[in-house]
Amino acid sequence: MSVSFEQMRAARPGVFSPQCATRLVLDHVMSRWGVLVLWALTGGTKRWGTLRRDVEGISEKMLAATLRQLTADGLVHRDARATVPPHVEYRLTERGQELMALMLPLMEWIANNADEIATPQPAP
Amino acid sequence: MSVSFEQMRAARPGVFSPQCATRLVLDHVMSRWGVLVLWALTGGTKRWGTLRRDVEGISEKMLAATLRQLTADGLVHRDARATVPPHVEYRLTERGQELMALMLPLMEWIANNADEIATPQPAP
DNA sequence: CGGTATCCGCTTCGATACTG
DNA sequence: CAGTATCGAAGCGGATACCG
Repeated sequence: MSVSFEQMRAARPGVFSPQCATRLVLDHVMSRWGVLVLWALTGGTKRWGTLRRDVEGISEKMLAATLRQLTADGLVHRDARATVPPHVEYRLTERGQELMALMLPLMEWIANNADEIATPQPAP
Repeated sequence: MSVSFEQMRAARPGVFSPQCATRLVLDHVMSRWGVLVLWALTGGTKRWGTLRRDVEGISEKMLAATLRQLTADGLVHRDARATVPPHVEYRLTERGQELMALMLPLMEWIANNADEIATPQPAP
């Protein structure tokens, strides 16, 4: 099963410690909206408005925060042209594409298995 | 790059809609603690106490909640023996192993690239 | 040992309104 | 068009105490 938890921990003690960078990146990349924004960008370069529509349910605030975070992480590139009206494009960096190449099969599996997993909401 | 966002959306309209099961599963599997617990279980069958130690920083409440969720999702199997003191084991189900087989390469990439990504905390 | 129950702060988030 | 500002509401998550 590739490199398991124990093997990873043996090779790199502390990868799991709460202060480790791995945790930070996990929180950004695997966050509620992070995945969805990254996923949307696998469709190629997109503008703010398109992302807002593609990532259904995201608020402007969260889209802004997520994009800022992912841009700071070097996973997304922001291209702003000083025109009126403004024209801003977002796309995956090379690093972002590396990441998504690994993430996409996972998303595909989830999309295919979601219905069988789908925990019915416990009645309140 | 495998199946992109647009291709997926074309093939299955609504996979992204907020009510879709895909979203639910994403929230469980890609949650802060979900990933880490699943990751820890790639090391094989483990007991509560071991998980508590392996997933550094998790509280008892969140470990319980996460395990209950993942068990309900059919990704983790709970094996309780009615002995004194109690002996409870957790392990990945077959479905869970399928998932983690796809997730591990991703985790490995993140662990390897975390330091370069690692956004320095913005000064307050 | 392996949990559940309760309380509660503190972040997160969404809605709305506003700006360059 | 592409955001920022502000403000409540919700819920995430930790600490503590207790149970089988």
